[in-house]
Amino acid sequence: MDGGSQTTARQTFDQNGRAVGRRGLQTRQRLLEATAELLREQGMRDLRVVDVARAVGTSPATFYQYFKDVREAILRLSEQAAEEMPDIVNLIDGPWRGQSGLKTARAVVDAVIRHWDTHEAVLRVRNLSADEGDPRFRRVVRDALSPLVDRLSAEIRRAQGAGRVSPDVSAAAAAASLVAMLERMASYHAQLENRGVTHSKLVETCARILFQTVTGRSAP
Amino acid sequence: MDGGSQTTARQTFDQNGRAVGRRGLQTRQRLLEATAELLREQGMRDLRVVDVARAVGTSPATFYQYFKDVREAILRLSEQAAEEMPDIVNLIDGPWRGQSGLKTARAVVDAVIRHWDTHEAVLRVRNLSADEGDPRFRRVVRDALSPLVDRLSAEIRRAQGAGRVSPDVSAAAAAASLVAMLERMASYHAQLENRGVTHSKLVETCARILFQTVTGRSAP
DNA sequence: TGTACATCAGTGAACGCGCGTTCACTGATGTAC
DNA sequence: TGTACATCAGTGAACGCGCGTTCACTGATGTAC
Repeated sequence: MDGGSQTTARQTFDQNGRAVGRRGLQTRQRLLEATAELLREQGMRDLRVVDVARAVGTSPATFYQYFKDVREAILRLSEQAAEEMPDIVNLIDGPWRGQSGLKTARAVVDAVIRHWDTHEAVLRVRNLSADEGDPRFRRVVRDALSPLVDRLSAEIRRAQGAGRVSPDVSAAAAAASLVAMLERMASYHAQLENRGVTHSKLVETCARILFQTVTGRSAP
Repeated sequence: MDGGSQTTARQTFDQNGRAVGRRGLQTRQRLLEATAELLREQGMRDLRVVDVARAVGTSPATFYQYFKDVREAILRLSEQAAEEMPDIVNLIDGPWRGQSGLKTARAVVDAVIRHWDTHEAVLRVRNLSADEGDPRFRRVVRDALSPLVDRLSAEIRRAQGAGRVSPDVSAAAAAASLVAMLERMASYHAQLENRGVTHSKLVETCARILFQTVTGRSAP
C-alpha cells in the first residue's frame, strides 16, 4: 500500500484499504470530475478539498475516503486522461510516405489538440507537477507520451536510413521536440486564434512541421 | 494605481503609494529572490508569504509593503526574467542564409535553454498562470515572446517569398510553434538528458528543426 | 557642522478565518442460509 | 421469502493549526537651513 487509492484490473480500494463497490466508485468519480471542473475555474493554487466536497454535495470526510489529498485526485485524473492516448497512437501508425503522410500528420495534430481541449486544466497541472519534480507525475507523463515519442522516433530513424534526415539529428530528441511543440501549441492555440491565426491554418502549419521533421521531405 | 507596486523608469512605489528608496529596493529585491528560491524548492502550490518573509529574516508585514500577494511577486519576477530577452532577440537577428544560418539557430536554442535554466521555476509558473487566463501574466508572456515570434515570422515570410516555404504555412503559426517547442524543450531538457540524449545532440536537433522550418532549407 | 523635520523602512503582536484532517457514529447495501 | 450479519458508504461535528492580513508603533535615513 503506497497510500494512494489503488485501482487494479477489477478492484479499487479506499484510503483504509477497504474494497470500493459500485456506489463508491460513482462517488469517487463525481469527486474527480468536480476536481477537474474547479481546476479549470479557479486554477491550481486556489483549489481546496473543501470546495470539491461542497461541489459534489458531500462532506470533506468523503473526499478523504478516496484520496490522500488534492494532488492525488489530480494524479488520478491524469491517468484517466491518458486512457485516450492509444487513439492518438493509432493515428501515428498511419502512413507517412507520399501524399497521405501529410494527412497522417494533420490527424495527429488535430487529435492532440482535441485531447488538450478536453483535459486542458488537468494536463497543464500534470505537466507542471512533473516539471516540478514529482515522480508520480513524471511517470504519468512518461507513460502517456512515450508511445508517441517512440513511434515518431522510429519513423525518423527510418528517414535517416534513407538519407533524407541528417545523421546529426537525434531521432529521440527530434521526436520529443515535436511532441513538446504539439503539446504546447495544443494548450496555447485558443490564444493564437484570438490573434487572427485561424484554427485550420494552425493545424496545417503544425502538421507540416511535423511531416517535414519526421520524413525529411518537403510537404507536397 | 492598480494595486501593484509600480516601477517606472526611476521610481518604485510601495503598496501605500509611497516612494521606495535605495534601502527599500534592496529589501524588495531580496523578497523577490527568496520567492524565486522557494518556488524552485517547494513548487507553486505550497508557496507561502510567511515562508518568503522568514527566508529573508523579515516579517510578513514587510512583504505586504511591497507586494499585494504572492502572485504579484511572481509577476515581478517574470518581468525581471523578461529583461534578458533582448539578448536572445539579438541572436535571432543574426544571418539565416547559408552555413551561418544553422549557427544562428544553434545560438538561439542555446540561449533559450540557458534562459530557462536560470529562471526555471518562475517561467513555468508564469506560463501556467497565463494559460490559466490571468491577463497580467498573459501580457508578460506576450511581451517577452512576441519580439522572438515576430522576427522568426518575418524570416519565414521571406522564405515563402523565395518559394522555399509553402504558402499553406502560416508564418505566424510556424513561428509560434517553434517558440513553443523551444520553451517546452528548454524546461524539459534535463529530463531528456537523464535518458541518454546528450545536451549537444539535443541542441543540434532543435537547431535543425528551427533552421529547416524558418528557412525552408535542409541543414548543410 | 549641527539641529529639526519629513519621509522612508521595518516589525511585533494580534486577530480571525477557514482549511485540512479525523473520529466515532449512522445508514445503505449486499449475501448467506 | 425472510432474517441476520458483514461490509460498504457517508457524514456531523469538532479540533487545531497556521496562514493571510492589518495596525499602530519604533527606528533609520535623508535633507533643508
